[in-house]
Amino acid sequence: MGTGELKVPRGTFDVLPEDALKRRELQRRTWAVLGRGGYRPFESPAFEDTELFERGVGESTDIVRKEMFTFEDQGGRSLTLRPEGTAPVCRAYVEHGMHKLPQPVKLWYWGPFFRHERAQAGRYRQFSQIGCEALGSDEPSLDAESVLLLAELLEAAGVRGATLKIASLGTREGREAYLEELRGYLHDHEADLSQDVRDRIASNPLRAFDAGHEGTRTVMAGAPRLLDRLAPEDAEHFAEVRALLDDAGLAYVVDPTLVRGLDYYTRTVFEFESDKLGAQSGVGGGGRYDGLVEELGGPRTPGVGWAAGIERILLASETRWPAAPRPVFVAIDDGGNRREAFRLVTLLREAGVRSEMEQAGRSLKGQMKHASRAEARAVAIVGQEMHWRDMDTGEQRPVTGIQEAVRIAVGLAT
RNA sequence: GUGGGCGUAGCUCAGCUGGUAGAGCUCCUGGUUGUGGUCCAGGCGGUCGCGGGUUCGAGUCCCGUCGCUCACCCCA
Repeated sequence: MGTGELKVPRGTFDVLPEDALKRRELQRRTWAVLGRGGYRPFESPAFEDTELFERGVGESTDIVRKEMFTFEDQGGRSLTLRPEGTAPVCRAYVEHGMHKLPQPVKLWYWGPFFRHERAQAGRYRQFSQIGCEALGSDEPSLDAESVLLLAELLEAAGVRGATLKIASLGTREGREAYLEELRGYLHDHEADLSQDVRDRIASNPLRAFDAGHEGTRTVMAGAPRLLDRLAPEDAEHFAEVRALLDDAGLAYVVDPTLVRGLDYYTRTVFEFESDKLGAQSGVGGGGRYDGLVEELGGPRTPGVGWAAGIERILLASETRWPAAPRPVFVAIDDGGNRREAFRLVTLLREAGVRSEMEQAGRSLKGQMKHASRAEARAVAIVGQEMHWRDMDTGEQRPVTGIQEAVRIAVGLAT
């Protein structure tokens, strides 16, 4: 179409000015909400050693098995475009010795992530996430805080009516006995299960809970529930988190079948869903990952956090995002001096006035039309004489020179 | 990786049973009020995704291919 064959790669997109402004505003609100919670900004590289994700995210996950953009650098090292942000944060926690800082360490990030999947509504190969992580404490209040901050962020972003689902997966050790029981149950009903679920009975039996497959669903309806088998400490922890959410007045549904697709989750898991997104209904979700830092070679360190999809937030948002500020326009009439007009624009900008001038060879009428479309508040007409025209009232007044023109414009802005 | 829908001007789309390309919006020019937002006139802009086939003739039929999109899967 148009000039040629070059297009953005599949599953990626350009952010045009209109959307860029919304993103900017969303980031501003994110900064405010998470900053109030004591979270500080953090950035990590767009790619990392492949091993970080293999070990952190888990070999049995779809992400590691088939969705990573992995490549070799010129030194033969295997690198991977980051598919998620929690493992990198944990890597940084260990690398920079953050366990020596006052705990918990609270960080948030914003940026691009990459997963090689077929794109569809709300799902891209390069997408953006806001993430929030708190490491170094297993206090239930940290779980509750994390959930509440995501709820507050969604609220601030104009995402209304999202439903919150929560569950607990117990600890890794505490979960083992249950997993054995579940594997036994799955083997007993193997004939009715989907191939995919059968393949993962050994590696990741929990996955069976969120299968769409008809037969699998009926089998799972009668399956033993992890929530009913939690170790006493885990059950207590979960009850405490729920109590805190109740106190905060945040509505949620306990969903025993909620299973997240990453291996590192322990205890609390949660997810916000919106019905405005099509099939990919999750706007954001996360949970606790008490074993991850240790898995990556650090000290035994608990952690909780979440990630939310920026594109999905914007899709689900009902906010009327603020419009771009109105500029002032400098038009040139017959007999006008271009250099004088340019100088006026320069001075206006120095004085803090957003201003533009004629730069496309338009007629005066064309310039006025353009200024009108650009929603200019006022137009300076530089001809034999100089005038300021108020574009809302149509009122037009002569100006003695550039200095006075700047003074008037500065006055308009306030 | 699998399946459905779709690919005509920058954007949104029309084009009936094949006859040789249209509208609205945008953009530019002119008129209507010297100098806009209404209205009118005109102009710029298209290898009809690409390749092959059927036909005197294909945007319109057939095959292939690429792309977009939605869904499965999975997740943000």
